[in-house]
Parts: sequence; structure tokens; C-alpha cells
Amino acid sequence: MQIASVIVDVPTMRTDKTYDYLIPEEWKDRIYAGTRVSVPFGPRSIQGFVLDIRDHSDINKLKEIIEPLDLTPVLNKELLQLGHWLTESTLCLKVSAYQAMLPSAMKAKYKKILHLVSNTHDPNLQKIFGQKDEIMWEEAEERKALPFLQKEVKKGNVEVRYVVKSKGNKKMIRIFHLLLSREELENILLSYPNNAIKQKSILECFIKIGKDKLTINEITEATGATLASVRPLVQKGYLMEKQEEVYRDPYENRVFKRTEALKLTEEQQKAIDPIMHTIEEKKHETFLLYGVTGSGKTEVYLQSIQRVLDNGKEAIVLVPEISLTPQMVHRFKGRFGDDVAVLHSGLSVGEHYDEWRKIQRKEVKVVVGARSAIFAPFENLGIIIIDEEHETSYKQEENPRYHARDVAIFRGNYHKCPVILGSATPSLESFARAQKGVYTLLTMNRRMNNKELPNVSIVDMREELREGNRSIFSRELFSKLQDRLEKKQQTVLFLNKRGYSSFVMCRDCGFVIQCPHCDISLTYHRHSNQMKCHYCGYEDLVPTTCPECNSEHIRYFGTGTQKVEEEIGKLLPEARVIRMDVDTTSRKGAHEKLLQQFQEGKADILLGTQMIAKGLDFPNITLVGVLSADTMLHLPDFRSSEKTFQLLTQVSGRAGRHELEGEVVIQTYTPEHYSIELAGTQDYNRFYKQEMIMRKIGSYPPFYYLALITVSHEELMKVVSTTEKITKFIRSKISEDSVILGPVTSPIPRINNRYRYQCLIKYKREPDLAKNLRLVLEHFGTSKQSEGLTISIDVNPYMMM
DNA sequence: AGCACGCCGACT
DNA sequence: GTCGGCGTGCTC
Repeated sequence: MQIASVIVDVPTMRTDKTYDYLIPEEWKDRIYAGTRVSVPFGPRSIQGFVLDIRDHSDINKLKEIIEPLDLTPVLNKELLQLGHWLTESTLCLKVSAYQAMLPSAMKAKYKKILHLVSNTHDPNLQKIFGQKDEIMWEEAEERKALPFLQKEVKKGNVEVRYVVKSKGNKKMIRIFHLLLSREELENILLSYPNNAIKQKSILECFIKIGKDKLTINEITEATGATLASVRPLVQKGYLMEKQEEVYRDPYENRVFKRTEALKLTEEQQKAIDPIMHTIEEKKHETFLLYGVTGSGKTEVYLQSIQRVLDNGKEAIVLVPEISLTPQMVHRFKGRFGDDVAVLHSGLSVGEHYDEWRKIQRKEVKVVVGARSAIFAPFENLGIIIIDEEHETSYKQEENPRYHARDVAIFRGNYHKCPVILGSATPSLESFARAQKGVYTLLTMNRRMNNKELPNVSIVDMREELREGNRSIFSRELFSKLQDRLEKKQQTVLFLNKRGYSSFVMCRDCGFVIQCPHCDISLTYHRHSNQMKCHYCGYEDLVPTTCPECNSEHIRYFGTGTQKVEEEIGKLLPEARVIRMDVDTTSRKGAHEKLLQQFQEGKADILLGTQMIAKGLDFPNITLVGVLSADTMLHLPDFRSSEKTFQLLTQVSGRAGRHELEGEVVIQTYTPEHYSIELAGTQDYNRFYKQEMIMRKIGSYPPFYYLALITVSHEELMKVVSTTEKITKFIRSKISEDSVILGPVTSPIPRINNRYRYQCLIKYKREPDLAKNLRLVLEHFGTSKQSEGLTISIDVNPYMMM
């Protein structure tokens, strides 16, 4: 007898264990560890992941599995193991871990159907069901027939059925195969009835196109005939209809120019040698490829991957997000052609699923993608590359709160292959590990074209104000802007939107309008004249008078990209501006299109937020302006200096990458801050040393590890007392070398009417911490007195909110 | 999560 | 006396 241990799709702590099911005879030997199945669970049926096949169970009354949802397991042995490690290291539920590794199209959808048991002659039932014997639960609900039907369920005339639908929808297409030989076809056509012109033209188009199978689209395109005219041909036995899976190709109709390996510079060669060595030796090693902007990291990636492919293995390349995918995708598709699958958040659910299937079916060898691509189901990995290693988007902010870098190292270790972390501004953690010898440091100091790094000037905006310049542009930036316009060169203007977006404030009493459910100020949206809360979605119109003091001098403050655009329009009416922010890039493909336009020289100025900081590499950009360098410096986050330095360095790197010299202007209110000053000289090493001192003083990473516990509830008292209890418990369990901060209110004290408290643990070595944190979750997350309480634990948090 | 079971108040 | 409210507890 075969028994399957199944993790069911019920994301709660209490069901976070395996349930045993019998494997029915008909599915014997066809259900494996890693297969998704549909199983009965209580009165309903739900999806589950088989973790193990065994021959006995301690439970005596076992139910049977209803059916498998996959023919081949979606999780292989490695991914099952990885999932286990994820739950342990991030303290998440097992279902969440496995679900995170699969495309969202595979998340089960559940349907409730009311089924008419026998042919009752009850007119009321007939009225509801009509000719069918099933209706959807939702439909019954809409028609207000549920109370009546539920009685019928009790009587046994109607049955509730639960259906698990895996929405992994393969796109199928009708293909018509020609069953006749050429001569037969020509003979038939000679005497084809004249009243069936469409049918005749369809058969003719098979000859004309010269293929023996055509899709319905191809037929329609060639003849204008529809399915209705094809069908008779199938009936006559001339054609055969088949369904075939097709992939939705987001890069369809695009030609990628094939590129050849470039000759490496001496520096690149020195960096790539050790990588090649580990590839050949088949051993795991983590490299930190520290190369200044423009030093040619991508070419190192490409050639390492080429070697991996030559050895018959596969490669994963992670890139931060859609922002730089267009250019990156071009370079990878250009080099490796159809061997590349692309996974990023801009894809539709179906496209994402198709790309994933290409990987699973071994039809591609290289995956380029964002964070979740680290779970690509390759079985013969030869290299993992994480570009822009320092980017915080590699950390997932929902459960499972994993960091792609950690997953990469796990997989690299499993497959005995190298992991390459590349950056011009490595995260402090990684650089420190490289210094300690945990990672191998590879350095590239020079730009490929031997160009100097651009000249950076830092402008003190307080000084500007003192001298009467109240514009958002300093005099220096403005005159340089004018200069570029005359020279027909391009400028990138960067606005750090974080914490700088507009809010509504009363000029008389200083009152700032806040969200009634969350303790943060509302953001002003110009086009609708509304204020919006970015955390809960609350919206309201801007009041005409101040709710505090009734003054009429209430208006919005702060600078958004829209406002900057207007300002440019006023000051430099002849300048053509492309604005890139959440508003203009939300539509699919808009991002790429705007960049394309800029590349083609259809604008003089590219104005945008974070998203334009990376990957832009256009020859005609000779000026980069940062409008407000220090807005993120004052966020309540110990990494704010690091983030500021990284961002400024990345942005500066956009200028002068080619023949023309580049210049950078950074506007700031705190020019004396080391992260701004050192970004000015692009001196990573000095920044690293300075920041390490700060981290040491504050007992932060990389000197300490962190774990953040956040508690939320509608009642403040409940939150405070629970957080206190948790803190006390943790304190009793950890050593004296560790530090606990809190309980304190979270940086955002309330979201969606729920108060938030937190406690931060700093530790160097606590082997039992994970175990104790799990106890906290189990104790406070499942008991009935903690109703409505949410406890989230983030091991190695990146967002301190 | 969802659903059933079970024990109390407001109605035919 | 019944309908239905939602507190409690379970799902192989």
C-alpha cells in the first residue's frame, strides 16, 4: 500500500504539518514526492504537495487522494530540500515555502459547485438548475437561492462539490494536420463542389504554404475562413484537429542581434580565471565581483555562462527588477538566443508560467530574472550570478522572507557550482565577508574604455536658498542643463521620491493630513486632486480648509516628478522631457518603450525616480543631476547611509560611459555627510571603512545579526502587553552577548487600524534562536486569547518599518 | 482558511 | 418551540 505525506494548502500554523493519504490503485506509482495533488480535507477538497511516499502510516483511518494535478512532479528533490531549509531559516509555513518556488499560476483556485443529485421533480429545484445538473455556488448566492438550496443539501437532493482547479493554464492552440498526400489533395480540388469556396481555399492554402500542419490563425490569415469552414474538412477526413501547447512569448516579433564574445581586458581576464577554474573543478565557491560602473561585469558573466553551457550545464542570472531587464535581456538573448528564459514581474501570469515550463522541460539553459527566478527548476546548475548584489529587492518582504543571495548559496552548494555576486557598490555584509575570506574577492577598478569616472560636484542647497534661489534647480545644475540642451546632449535627472513625495500641509498651523487608519501622512496625487495612503489605499479629496485651525492656506508640499516636469516646462520650455515614475510606467511595456524613445534621442531630459538609477547605458548622456540626495538619509534605518551612497554612485555611473565626458551634479542639504561626500569622489573603500565604524558602534550588521519581531492588533494595550511578554521570553532564552531593543512602537505605528509594536534582537551567535522564535510563533500565534493578533518575524530584516 | 457542531436570544 | 447568531475546534 502506498501512502503519501501531504502538506495541505491551508496557510495556518495549526495545519503546518503533513497529512497522510492513501494513494488509490489507479494512481499507484504515478504520484511522487513533489507532485501536487488534490485531497479531501474535512468537508472540502484542496490542493497539497506530496513530500514523501511511504508504505505505512500511524493514522488508521486514511482518506484517499482524489487525483494528482501534475504528471511530472513540480518540485524535484533539491527544491523539496530547499523548501525545508527555507521554512527553518525564515520561520515560514511549509506551504508558503513551496508555493514561493512555483509560478503563481500554479496556486490552486477552489470552486464550490452545487450538484443536483437525482432527477427530482421539485419545480423549485428545476427553476434553479434549469437544464443543467450543476450551478456555481456564487451564482446561487447571487440569485439568493442559497438558504433554500442548503435545506435541499440537508435533505440529500443537492450535493456540495469542491473542485480544485490548478490555474496553470497552458495556452492551447488548434492545429490542423493534413491527412492527404499532395496528389490526393490536388485530385480532390479538381472536382471540389463549387458551393464550398471557403473549404476549397483552405485546402489550397495548404498547398500554397507548403506545410502539412497549420494553426487556425494561419488558416484565417491566409483565407479569411473561420473555424466553421474548417470543421467540414475534418469531418470529411481530409484534416485532423489537434490541440497543441503554445508558449506565450513576451519577446515575440523581436529580433535580437547576435553578439560574439568580446576580447576581455586584462582586469576582466584576471577576474574570470578563478571563476572558470571552479567551473572546471566542479566546486562551490562564492565570488564577490567588485567592479566599478562600466568596468564590464556583464561580459564576465556572459563568458562564464558560455563555459557552463559548453559543459552541458545551466545558469541562473538574477537582476534587480524590470528596471534593467530590457538592456540585460538584450545582452543575454543576443548572446545565447533561444536558450534564454526571462522571468520578471512585468510578465502576465500566463507568460510567467510558460517561461517556467520552458525551464522545467529543459528547453532553455539560461534564466534571467528577478528574485524568484532563483528557484528556477534546473537540475544541472553550473553557475548562479546575482547582479547588483547590494540591491534590497533581493530580499522578499512577505513570507517566506528569504534573501535570494542565501538561496543562491544553498543551491550553489548543492550543485557544487560557483555563485557570483556582482556590484560596483557591494553591500557591507558581502564586502565584509569577502574581507574575511568567506567569499573570494575579484576586483575590477577600471572602466573598460579607460574613461575616467565622471566629475561630480556637490551643491549645497542651503547656500542656494541663502542667496535667494528658491528653485528646485541650483544655479550650477541649471546652467549645465542649458548647456546640454544647446549641445544636443542628454541629461538624466534623478529624483529620490522616497519620503519626498508631496503631502498636504496647512501653512498657518503646520498641520499635516494623515491617514485615519495608518499613522503616516497622505500623499498628494495631482491628476485626481486626491490624497492617498500608500499603506492601506485610503483616499480622500484635499480639504479646502485646515481641519485643525480652519485656515484656508492648506496646500500640498514636496516635489514629485510631475512637479519637476512642470518646473522644467516653465524654465526651459524648449526641452523635451520623458518622465518615468510609477504613473507613467504602470502599463505593460511602458518602461521599455520610454527608454527606447530616450535612446533614440526623442527627448533631451529623462526624469525619474529610483527606477532609472541602474542599467541605463546610453552614449549621449553627459549630465546626471540628483535633485535631492539626502531624502533617504533620514529614514529610520541603519542602512540609510549605505543606500544613499549606493544610489548616488549608481546614478553617477550613468554619465559619460562612452566617448563623451560625463558630469554629475548632486544637490543636497547635508553636503558634509560622509555618504554624500564619498559618493562625490566615488570612493567605495573609504565609505566601507567609515560605515563599518558606524555599524560597529551601533552593533549592527555585519557585526551582529538581526531578527525583528513585529506585533500588531487593533487594540493598543493588547499589542503592548504581548510584545512585552515576547520580549521577556526571548530575553530569558538568549545569552548576555546579545542585545534586545524594545518593545517600542514600529517606525509606522499603525497600519490599517492596527497598532504595531516591535522588538529587535541583535546577536552574534544564538544557535537556539530559531527554535525559540518558532516557540513564540506557536505560543502567541495559535492560542485563543491571542485572537486577531498578528506576529511576524523577519530574520535578517532589510525593511525596518 | 473554511466548515460543522453546539449552545444561547428573538421570533412564528 | 424553532431559526439563526457566532464562539470553539478540527481537518489524515
